Amino acid sequence: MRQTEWKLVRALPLFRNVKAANFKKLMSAAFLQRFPYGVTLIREGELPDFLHIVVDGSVEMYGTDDGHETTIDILQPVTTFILAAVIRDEVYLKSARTLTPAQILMIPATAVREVFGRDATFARAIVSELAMRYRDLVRALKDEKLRTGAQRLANWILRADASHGHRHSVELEFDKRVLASRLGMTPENLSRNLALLTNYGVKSSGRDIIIEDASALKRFAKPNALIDG
Amino acid sequence: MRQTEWKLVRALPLFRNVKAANFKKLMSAAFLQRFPYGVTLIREGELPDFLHIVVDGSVEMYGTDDGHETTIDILQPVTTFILAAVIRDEVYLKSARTLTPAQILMIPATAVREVFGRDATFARAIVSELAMRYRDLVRALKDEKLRTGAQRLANWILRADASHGHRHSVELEFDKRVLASRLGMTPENLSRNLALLTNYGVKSSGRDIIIEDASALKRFAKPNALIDG
DNA sequence: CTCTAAGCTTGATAATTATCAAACGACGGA
DNA sequence: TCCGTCGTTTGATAATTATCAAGCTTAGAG
Repeated sequence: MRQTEWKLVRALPLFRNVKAANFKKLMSAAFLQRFPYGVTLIREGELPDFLHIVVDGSVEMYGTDDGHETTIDILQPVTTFILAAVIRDEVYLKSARTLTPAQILMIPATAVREVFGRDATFARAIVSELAMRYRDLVRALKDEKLRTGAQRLANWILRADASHGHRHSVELEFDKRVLASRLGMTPENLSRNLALLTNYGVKSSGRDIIIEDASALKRFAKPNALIDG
Repeated sequence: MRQTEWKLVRALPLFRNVKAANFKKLMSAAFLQRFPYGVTLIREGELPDFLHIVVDGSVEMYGTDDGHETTIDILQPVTTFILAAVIRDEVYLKSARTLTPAQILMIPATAVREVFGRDATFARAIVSELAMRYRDLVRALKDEKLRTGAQRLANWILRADASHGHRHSVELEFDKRVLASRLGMTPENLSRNLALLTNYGVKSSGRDIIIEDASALKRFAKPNALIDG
């Protein structure tokens, strides 16, 4: 593992304040692996062996039922995933696959559990991380149950733009059908909803989305701090 | 606080293995309070002062947006709630109100955080509890995004029946409109979906739901271990 | 015992979303 | 440069869900 990646991981809230010896212990047991586009990293129903961390590239978490599939989250660097399954040592509820070529750091679940027991700072960081993820899911569920598709899209655009520094322009890093699934709609309806948002100052072409009238978009989206936080 | 409630709380996975001194510390700072039906216990957007535990009665967790409201969970004894907000010391994302007269134990957030730092067993239990709640939410989100209303209802009936010991009969402990909101549908559609399930061996009258043909219901519901767990 | 209010059901209609089919367009390989 | 593939868009239609408006049922008040 190179210096750069080591530093990236070390800087994560999850590891930032862990004692050097314990961090070293975690890292010495870990693997950093490269995967091409479209590789399934984990499959729902299997038992966890490693805590995963997206170091580079992006990863889609998705769930299936009766032949249907839905995207639950899209992870960008640097983010851990399947923490809850590792902690409880229970089967994955979600699958994961790469949306781009990606680098994934994998820390053996046993090492995570061991350091958790020894290092109170790490334990606290794990709880904090999990609690944050829990809250993200509450927001996602409220988004899904309380809003129409067009509203979810409008708010997603506003959030994505905010996370990129309010440049009034968002570039998708994955296919539109993935965004559609993340937003709980079909690709066809994403297309129609994007067309609808033209009326509220949103232009899109290919993978670029441009906000030409942020206040009109906001009036339509009605963002809510307790959902879009 | 009476012996009975003390024992109930002590038996929770969250407290079961905590050292006696630390449990006492938590409890000595706690309040056990009775509330009538329909009382709002917490409001989304406010900051948490107490970890709450439903000791008796039932409690609805719900979220709102733009005048709409949706039930996120219905809690039965004995369950903690708003753990994630307490841990992160951030505003509630959900509101809570009693669905019946209820007894609620409230432990000051500061005490929870303090004992967490001192008692590794408690820390581990908190993480485990949070991870379980996280997984419950993943299931709820998959349920909502991957299934139709009728399927959600069918699977809900199967789960409720299973949690009452497979008697092929479920009694609602709250109004149907609450169940409708929990299932992400209007009361009108819950009514229609219940009527539809008549074709699959489900009879309902008032607050009683009877499963007359479990295998027919299962064929329709297609329960999934990774959603209905 | 009757009345009333609240919750539930039913019907009609509208909005939203999904599905199926076909056409379009951008990109990479021959 | 042309072709084929794949993702996207557009159109038509069906399914699902929400909304609005009555009626119905039932439990509690008087």
